[in-house]
Amino acid sequence: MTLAEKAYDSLRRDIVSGALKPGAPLRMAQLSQRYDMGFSPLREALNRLQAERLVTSVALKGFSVAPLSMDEMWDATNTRVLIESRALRLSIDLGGDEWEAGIVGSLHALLLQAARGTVTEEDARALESRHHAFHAALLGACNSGWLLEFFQRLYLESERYRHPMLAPRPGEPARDVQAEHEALAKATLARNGDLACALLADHYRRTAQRLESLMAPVAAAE
Amino acid sequence: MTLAEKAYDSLRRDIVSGALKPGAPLRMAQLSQRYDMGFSPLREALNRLQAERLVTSVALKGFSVAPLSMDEMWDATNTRVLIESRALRLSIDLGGDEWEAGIVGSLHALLLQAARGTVTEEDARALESRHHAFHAALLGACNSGWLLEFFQRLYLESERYRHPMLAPRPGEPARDVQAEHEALAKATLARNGDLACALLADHYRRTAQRLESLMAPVAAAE
DNA sequence: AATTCCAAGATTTTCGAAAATCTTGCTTGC
DNA sequence: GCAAGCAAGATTTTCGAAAATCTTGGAATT
Repeated sequence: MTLAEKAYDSLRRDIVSGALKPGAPLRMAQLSQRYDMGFSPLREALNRLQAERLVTSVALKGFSVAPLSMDEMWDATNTRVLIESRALRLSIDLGGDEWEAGIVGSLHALLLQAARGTVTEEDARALESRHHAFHAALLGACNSGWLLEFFQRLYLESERYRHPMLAPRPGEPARDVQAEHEALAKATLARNGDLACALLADHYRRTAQRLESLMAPVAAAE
Repeated sequence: MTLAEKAYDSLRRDIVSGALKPGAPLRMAQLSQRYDMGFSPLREALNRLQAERLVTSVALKGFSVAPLSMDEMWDATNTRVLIESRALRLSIDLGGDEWEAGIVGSLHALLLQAARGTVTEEDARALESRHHAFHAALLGACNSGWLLEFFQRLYLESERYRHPMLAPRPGEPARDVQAEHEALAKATLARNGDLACALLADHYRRTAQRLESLMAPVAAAE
């Protein structure tokens, strides 16, 4: 693995996780020290991330972490529903045994990790990774590279918003996300496209709504 | 404008226009000579283009122009229809006077250039640029940064396929593309979402079909 | 007092060479 | 004769410094 790839992975993780805050300027000297490498691999990584809209840049003034906003979150959510609904219907039409096995398997892995609870940082990473794997498995048979690419882009983007929500606030009615995942898998495996897409849209819109109610006080406090 | 930006523009143009052939390896020494600059700005541009899927790269083995295929073209076409249909309906719902004016104006500019005919290389560039402006104007009021971003990505991708078709083959029944554009604009301005989307889908699928029949003999000959 | 101009410092961008890795073709051993 | 190993050359990747540009703060002018 080259240094530029390491830089890309590290920067991406730190931006998505919020360790580098939205809007924060990314100075070469600072990054060079933080990740212990020269300017070249960092600039390559930053250019890739810019193309993916995770960082912004102005010529001769450098890079910054791309800002977040509620408008953008709703835009990403709605576009996600459009893209993934299509991909899910295509998968339901085209998917074979292997696809079904992937869904069942990744759902099982996700439920195991969720039941285990999130105690360590490592747990959080595993849960996130299995959550991603499950949603990717649902769409895996759609046979469209472009839909999958856009799914990845939007998944990453929404992860930026989801991250601050990971710690559930006390006193809130706990939402059974895993039950939603199970229902979604069941409808999909039953090849019920309409129901599956409705559940998928609900799943994302509910997350967005909770995010909005969670972020509103934060934004007001700033 | 920095050298890296010049490199990005030049490389992108040369890839989209086919001057750099699909699959061709991109050697640093060769590019450095061709565009008269050092490695740094070239590598930055190549990394951006890689994120946009116009070039591929393998660690320590360098970059290549991303390959083309008929499967991928159909995938891009279908995904385009999905994205742009949604954006068009949103624009029809949300668009105001300024949006309408943009459509009428860009259509007029497109028709002027089309009537002028394509004699010089400059004409071809102008036609392409106005074609893009017209399609962008249609979607301009959708109020979704993500839909517009995906539109741009897919427009660029399809330009790669469209380019070899620009010279119309003699003996083929001439297709009146501009009439399609006019009908599309008319339905859109009449706020008839169903008709506009149907015309849009037809417009793209017809282009794809013509491309397929045009490319099939080329592919067979290789 | 407000504005413009300039210099010093900070920062980004680019280059050219060094380091690391891959490729090719030859040699060696079987 | 053939495969494995190795050396030489080609290529990519990375670094460190130089060049270009921006920012800041103060001095000079109106």
